[in-house]
Amino acid sequence: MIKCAQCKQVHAITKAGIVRGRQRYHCKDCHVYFTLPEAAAAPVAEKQQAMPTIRDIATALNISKSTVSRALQAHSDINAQTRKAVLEMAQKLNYHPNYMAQSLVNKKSNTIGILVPEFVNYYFPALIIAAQEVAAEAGYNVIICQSQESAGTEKANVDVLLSGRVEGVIASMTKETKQYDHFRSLEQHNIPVVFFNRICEAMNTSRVTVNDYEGAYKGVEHLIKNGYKKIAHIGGPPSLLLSQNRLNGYLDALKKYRIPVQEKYILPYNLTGRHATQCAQKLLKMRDRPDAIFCLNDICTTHTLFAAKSLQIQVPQQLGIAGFSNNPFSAHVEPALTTIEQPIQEMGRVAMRLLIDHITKGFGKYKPVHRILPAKLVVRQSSVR
Amino acid sequence: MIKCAQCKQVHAITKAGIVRGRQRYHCKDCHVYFTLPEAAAAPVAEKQQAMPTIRDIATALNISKSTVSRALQAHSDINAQTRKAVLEMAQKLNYHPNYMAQSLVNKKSNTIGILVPEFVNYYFPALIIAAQEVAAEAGYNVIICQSQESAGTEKANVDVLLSGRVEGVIASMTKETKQYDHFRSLEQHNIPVVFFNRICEAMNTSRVTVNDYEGAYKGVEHLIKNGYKKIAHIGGPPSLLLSQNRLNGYLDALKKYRIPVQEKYILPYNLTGRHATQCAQKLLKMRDRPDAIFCLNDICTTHTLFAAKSLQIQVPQQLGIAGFSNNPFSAHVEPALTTIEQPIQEMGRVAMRLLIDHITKGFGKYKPVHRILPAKLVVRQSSVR
DNA sequence: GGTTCTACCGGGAACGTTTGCGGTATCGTT
DNA sequence: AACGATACCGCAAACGTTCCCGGTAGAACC
Repeated sequence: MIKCAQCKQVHAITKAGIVRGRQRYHCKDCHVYFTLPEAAAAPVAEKQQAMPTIRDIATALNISKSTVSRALQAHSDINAQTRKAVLEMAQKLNYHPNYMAQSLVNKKSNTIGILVPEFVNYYFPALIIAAQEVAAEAGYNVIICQSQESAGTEKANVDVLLSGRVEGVIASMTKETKQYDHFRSLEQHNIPVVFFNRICEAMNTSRVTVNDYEGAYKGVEHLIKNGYKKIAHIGGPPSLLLSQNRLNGYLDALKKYRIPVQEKYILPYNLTGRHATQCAQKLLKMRDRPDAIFCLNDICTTHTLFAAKSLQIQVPQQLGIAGFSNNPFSAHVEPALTTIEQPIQEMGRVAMRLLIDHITKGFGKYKPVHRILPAKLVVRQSSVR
Repeated sequence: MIKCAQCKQVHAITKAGIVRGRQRYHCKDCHVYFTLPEAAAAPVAEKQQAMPTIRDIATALNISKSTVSRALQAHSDINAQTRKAVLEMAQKLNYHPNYMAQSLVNKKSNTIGILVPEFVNYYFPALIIAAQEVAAEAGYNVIICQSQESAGTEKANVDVLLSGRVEGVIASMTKETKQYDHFRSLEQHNIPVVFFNRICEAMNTSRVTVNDYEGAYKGVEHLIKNGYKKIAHIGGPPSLLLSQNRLNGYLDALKKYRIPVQEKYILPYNLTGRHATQCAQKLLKMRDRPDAIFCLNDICTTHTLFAAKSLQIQVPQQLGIAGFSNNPFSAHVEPALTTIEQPIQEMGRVAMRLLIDHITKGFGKYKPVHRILPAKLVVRQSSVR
C-alpha cells in the first residue's frame, strides 16, 4: 500500500513511470509525483566524501586539475617531478578515476551489449561467459540482457543498451521476434551488431553460426549408414533459421540416400523439455514407429532417450538416436549420445572478436561477414548397433 | 614494433601507462607520449550526431532543457500538454537518456561488481548468471571480473570496480589471496561486499556458503554406513576455508564412528584436473589401499572414477566414491556419483539479494549475516554396494 | 638586449544530465 | 484594484573528466 508523500492517503495513487529503476507514483488528489524514500541519498552522501577526484589531488598539490589530468594520462608536456608528485598523491588519497565521467567526455562507454533469449540451458550462459572474457581482455565491460523469449522485452533491452551507449552488441534473437525495428535502431545509431546462433536474416550484419545444415546432414547420414531406415526428426520452431537449416540437412540426407520423407515423422518442438517428451512419445507410440530419431539438440535427445526407456524400447538396438550440441552431459548418459558438436565457447569468442573488430574499424568501414563454424559428428553408443 | 608518432623511430620507445584500456607509449628521444592511432575518434564522431539529447528535444520544442528533463521524469510541476509534447518528440527523435550522464549527477552507477576466480568450471558461470538475473530485476547492471586465481589481478579488478563506482560487490576469493587490502579499500569507500563460496574470514562482511562441514560429514558418514572402512579424502587447498570445513567434516565423521584417522589418506589437491588424477592414482596404488574416497568436488570424483577404472578397480564394489557439488554430469556418469548437492544458482541469487539489501539499507545500517545453505546428500550408485 | 623557442602549466568550455531557486503569467479573493 | 496563491517554466550550477587555447618562465640564438 503506497501512501501519498503529501496527503498520506492511499486511494488516489497510480504508477507514473520508472526513473532509474525506481517506481514513480502519482497522487491524483495532490497532483504530486514522488518515489518511495527508502533508497534515497543517504548512503550516497557518505560514499561521496570517501571518493577523491582529480580536484582533490590538485588542491592538495596546489596545482590545476588540468595538470593532474594530464599527469595521470602521462601526457607529454608535464614535468617528470610534478607527474611523480601527482601519482604519489593519487596513491595516497586512494584515487580511482571515474569511468562514467571519462566516458561522458570521451564519448566512449567501453561497454558492449550481450542480448540473449534465455539462461535456462547450458548454451547461453557458457557462451556469454566466453564472450565476456574476450571483451574484458580488450578493455570492454558488458551489459547482459535476457529477453526471456519475449519480443517485447527484447525491444526494451535494446533501449537499455542504447541508454548504456554500448559500442556494439552481440545478439541472439527470440524465437518469436518478427519485427526488427529495434535492431534497425541500433544500426541507425551506428552501433554494430553481430548475430549468433539465432540470427536475423533481414539484417545485413555479421553472423556467426555453426553449420547447422551440414551438421544435421552428417547426423542423419550417420544414422542411415548404421542401418536405420525410418528416421524421424524432432525439430525446432520454424521461425528460427537454425531450425530450417537443420531440417533441410535432414531432408537432403534422406533424399541423397533415396529414403522417402514421411511428414508424420517430422515434429517441431517448442524448446521446452515437456514438449520434447511429448513429441518423443508421440513418435514412439505410432503403429509405424520410426527406428531412429534425429533431434534438434541434446536436451531433446535426452528426453527422447528417457521416453524410450520408459516405453521399454532399447537404444540403440530398437531405436537409434542422435542430436546436436554435444552438451557436457551427453557423453555421460547411458548410452552415451551421438551428437553434432557445437563449439559453444568458440562461437562466443568469435562473435565478440568480430564485433570488436567492427567497433575499432569503424561502423562504415566493415563488410559484414558470416562465420560458419564447422559441425563435427561425434559418434557414441546411442546410434550404433 | 612500435614506431614513435613523431620521429618514426623504434629504438627509444617504452611503455608509459595505460589510458582507458589502451597502451600508451613514450619516445625518449622526442619526449613525446602517444597511443596507437587505430581505434581513434573516427567512428565516435559519426556516432555522435545520431544520438539526440534533451537539448535537442528542448530546441525542437522551443522550451528549456530543464523542462524537458522534468517532463521525462514525470515531475509534478510540468503541464500535461508540454509533457505530452516532450514525450512525443522524444519518441520521434528516438531519444534515449544517457545513463552515464545520469549516473554522474545522481552519484549512482546502478552497477554491481562480480568478482570470481575462474570460469573453467561449471560452478562460477552458472552462479554469475543466476546472480546477474536478480541484479537485472532490481535495475542493476553488473561488471564481471575474473581474477584467474591470481591475487594480483584480483587487486587490479577491485580497482576496476572502484573506477566503475560499483555500489556493491559479490566476491569469491582467489585460492592464493592472503592480503586483504583491496577488499578493505572497498570497505573504506562504503561499498558493501558479500563473499560467497570462498569467503574471506578476515573481513566482517556478509557471507553465503553451503554447509561444507555438514556436507562432508554426511558424505563420509554415508560411506561408513555402507561398510567402507578405510576412507581417504582428496581435499582442497588448505588456504580456503571450504577446504578446512570439509576436511573437518571428514575428520569428525571418522571420529564419531571411531575410525582411526590415517594421515597418508588425506591429500590436498590444487583444483586442477591433472592433480586430481595424480592424487587418486597415488591413493589407489598404495599397498594398504583405501576402500573409499571422499573427494572435495565432483570434478575430482570423476577423475578418481576414471583413475579407478583404468586400474581395473571396481566401483562401487572395491572402491566407494563420493564427492561434493552435484554437477550436472554427476548423475550421468557410469556409475552415477553419490554427491553432496550444492545449490549453485541459489547461492548466486541469495548473495545478490543480500547485497542489494545492504545497498538499499545503506552501508552503515546493516549487520553482516552469514547465510549457510543446507548441503543435501544425494545417494547414487558409486557408493552403495 | 631583443627575439624565438621550448617546457610547462592554468583557465575554462564541453560532455548530458538533474535540481534548487527564482521568475512570470493567470486566476480567484477581498 | 490590489493582493496572494497557484501553476508552470527557465537559469545556472553541479557531477568528474578531457582538452583546446593561451600564458609565462627560462634558455638559446643572433
